[in-house]
Amino acid sequence: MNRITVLLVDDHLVVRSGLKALLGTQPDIEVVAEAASGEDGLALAEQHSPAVVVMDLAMGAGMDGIEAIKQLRRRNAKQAVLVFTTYDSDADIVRAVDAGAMGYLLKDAAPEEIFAAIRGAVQGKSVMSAPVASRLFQQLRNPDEVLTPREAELLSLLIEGLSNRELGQRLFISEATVKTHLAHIYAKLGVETRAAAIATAIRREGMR
Amino acid sequence: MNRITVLLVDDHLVVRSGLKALLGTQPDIEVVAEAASGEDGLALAEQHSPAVVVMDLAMGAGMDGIEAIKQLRRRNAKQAVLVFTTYDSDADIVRAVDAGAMGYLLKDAAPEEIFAAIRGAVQGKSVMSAPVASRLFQQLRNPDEVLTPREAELLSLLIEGLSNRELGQRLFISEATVKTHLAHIYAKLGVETRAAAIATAIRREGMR
DNA sequence: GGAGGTATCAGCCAAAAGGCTGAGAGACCA
DNA sequence: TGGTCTCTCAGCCTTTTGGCTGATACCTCC
Repeated sequence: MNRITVLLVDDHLVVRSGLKALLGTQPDIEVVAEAASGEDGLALAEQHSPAVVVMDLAMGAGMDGIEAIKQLRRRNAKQAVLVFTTYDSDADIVRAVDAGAMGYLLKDAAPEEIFAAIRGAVQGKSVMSAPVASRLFQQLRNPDEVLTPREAELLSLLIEGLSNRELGQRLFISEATVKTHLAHIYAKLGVETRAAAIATAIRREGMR
Repeated sequence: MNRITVLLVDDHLVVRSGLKALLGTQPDIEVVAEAASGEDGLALAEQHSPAVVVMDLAMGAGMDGIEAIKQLRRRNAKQAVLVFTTYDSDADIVRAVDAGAMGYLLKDAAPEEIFAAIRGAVQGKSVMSAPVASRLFQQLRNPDEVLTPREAELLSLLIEGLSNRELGQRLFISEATVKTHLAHIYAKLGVETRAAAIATAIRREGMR
């Protein structure tokens, strides 16, 4: 029986170490490489061609997880990417799925859940933690309130405290477009100002 | 030679698992128990009397790490507490030290740093990650950046997303006064806009 | 009793943000 | 092929915010 090869991408050594220890207990799963950054992750994915990439979203410096997933998808369609992160923010979920993630696990997930997600991923099954699933269901019930990927991306920069001009420069779009997106975001979040949007995003969306 | 007994308290299984794997490589350190919540941590600390408690601050539900540290100190337990967390927020650092923590490590710390912190802790030495130390030094060097009580009060309302007018109404002061306070807050936080102030307050000051 | 810190307020001006309407391009789908 | 969604952009106008300068009042501390 072929073992499932896995690449771990997480900037926290303890998390990589913990995942490795957990996955090491499973005879059919093998961690073939580890990376501490998105850049390293891409290089190692190319080098080892693992069946599954387990990826954190928040990486201290450099390329973040979402960008790394996009790059992976752009280069090679074979690897299934599992997001493995601390927060179940709506925006992150939307962006990760949009980027091409196969599953979305939270770091407090039970070991069996993690194993199942990895085994499912190689078979093309989407697996996600219960809180993540429930968020998605709620979004299905209220489709009007779902942020588009671009809006989510903008929101994630908004909560960094950037101005409209800075947002435009960062996303290579005009300030007018930024304002359009912001207006839509405000409507969906049910707020009127950017300050309230930031506050809401950080609390309700769990962003930070 | 006596081994240093350690209790792990972290709500993430992978982190506990990773720490255990890392610490297991050291002959003089032994993990004697693990807890996934502050409450369990207190109970296990009493039961096992470990030399060192490695504690996460953000625990999903129930008692958080700071409260658990306070409880431990209140029971005048002998254990040295090492904080082991993801964020180096000023407010968390101050609160943890105030609660009686012996050290403050970030989750991206190198293994040697973690080992050294545990060994130091049993000898009464304070050890902290470099970014944490630099934050503390910065606070000591720049007492000017400490918010006055009124400013802190205003900031706590600011991060709710209120406008200047609303802030004035809530605090029974004129909008002009609100603007004065805000200008001072921005200067102390090192930002230029309210959006950045909110973002900074929530991250660096740990407010929410 | 003066110095320094804190909290209060005013007015003026420039910049930023927000509300509104309209519109074109590309993707996707029935 | 036509409708819908998303992303993009523009112009116009009002409101809000931020920068600056200066002022009064209270408190504490030396």
